[in-house]
Amino acid sequence: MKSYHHGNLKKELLTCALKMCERDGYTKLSIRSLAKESNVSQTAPYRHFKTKEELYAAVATEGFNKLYKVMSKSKSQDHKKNLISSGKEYINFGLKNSNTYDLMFGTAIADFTKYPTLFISANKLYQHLRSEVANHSNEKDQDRIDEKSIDTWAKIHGLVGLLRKLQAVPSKVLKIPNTPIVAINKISKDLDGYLERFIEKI
Amino acid sequence: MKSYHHGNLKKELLTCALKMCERDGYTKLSIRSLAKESNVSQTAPYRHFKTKEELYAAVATEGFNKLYKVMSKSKSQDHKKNLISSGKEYINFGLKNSNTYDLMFGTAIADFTKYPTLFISANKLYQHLRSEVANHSNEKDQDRIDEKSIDTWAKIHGLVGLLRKLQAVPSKVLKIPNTPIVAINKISKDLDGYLERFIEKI
DNA sequence: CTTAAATGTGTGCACTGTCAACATTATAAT
DNA sequence: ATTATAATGTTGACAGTGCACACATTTAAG
Repeated sequence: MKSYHHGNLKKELLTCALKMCERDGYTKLSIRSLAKESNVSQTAPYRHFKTKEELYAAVATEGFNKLYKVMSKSKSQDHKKNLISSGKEYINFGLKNSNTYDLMFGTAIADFTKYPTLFISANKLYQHLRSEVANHSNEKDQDRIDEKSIDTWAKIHGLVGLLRKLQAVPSKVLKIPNTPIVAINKISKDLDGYLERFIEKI
Repeated sequence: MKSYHHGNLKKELLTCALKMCERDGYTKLSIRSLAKESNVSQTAPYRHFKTKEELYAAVATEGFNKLYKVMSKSKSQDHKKNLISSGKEYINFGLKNSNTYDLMFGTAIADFTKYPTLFISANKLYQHLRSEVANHSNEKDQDRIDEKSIDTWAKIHGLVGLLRKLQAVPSKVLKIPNTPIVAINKISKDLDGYLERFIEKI
């Protein structure tokens, strides 16, 4: 027997939204379908998320937290190992949670500073990346560390985007010569080697 | 007096779509609003674009062609100059035509090999980038050239994404220390210097 | 114990993508 | 030239969307 008031609807909506986002993509994640899947009336979610963008922001925040978690797993003394592990986890996350990843780094949320918790989660992730980059490189200059960190982030983010394109493409396309797809495929097949070279150039 | 048959509706729809995409963002670009703005009935566009994704693909194709054009402007003997010029043009395009850029590199078009003209345009752009990278570096190994090209692309693409985040943010956020935003802002203020260092590391 | 705030439902509006039925015109075959 | 056919246009409908509003029920504060 369900009571009029749910009790913990917000949390349930959020976990449901995360699930739906990954299952169908964030463009298919609608407030109404979310309500339906959570067995509440179609406008109930509005009591917890004022707009759809706010829902997006909540899902993205959860994504940043998850990503932070897997990226801070490796706590070796070997800084290089840590950085490589983080890189792998980042790529893995981007490929496995690609729809959430879109929300986190795409343009669905125009200005993420409007959502303080999201902003904080994203910053925390950056701080982590930055400290790993600082530890690995022997750089002391703070501006240079920032630049290297952004560099690293930009590059791996771009790589994830390209790897996802590769995933989306039918395999026969790989036979067409001189396309970026085959180039990305080569990298994909030797991702470890690529990451080694990547790290060295930081 | 307008006749029943428009005569050149497809082209007009496309240019109109490009305009609307840049003005309002691709998420706001609807087939119906496009029809209205082009003064035809709401389903007329369906005679030329079977689905919305096909419309997206057409806009994206136009984007790749435009980007190719500006990136192949510089034809100096100095290969480094060419590459830097291309980089600047790329960034500029990404920032000025950001909504079209989303369509070109985002996930709105899941598998772009479904649209041959789009695929070809994207490949042409890659070929251009690749030849510039090959000319600049003294690399002969084809696989290495591919890797460097993808590297370069990934990095500059990632950078564009971050610079756009910077654009979207209210300026007071720049005063919060230790955020990626301030790091990106530093790069943004010395983009020329950054690009110099960028190129050297290719 | 009353009253306000929080959280739920139902209804309605303007918009969307897409489809089917129909109208008009251009083009190709006879 | 006439006619069949394909191309291209319009109208109307359906289900789904974000969101605003009025209303119901429950919880919490005074």
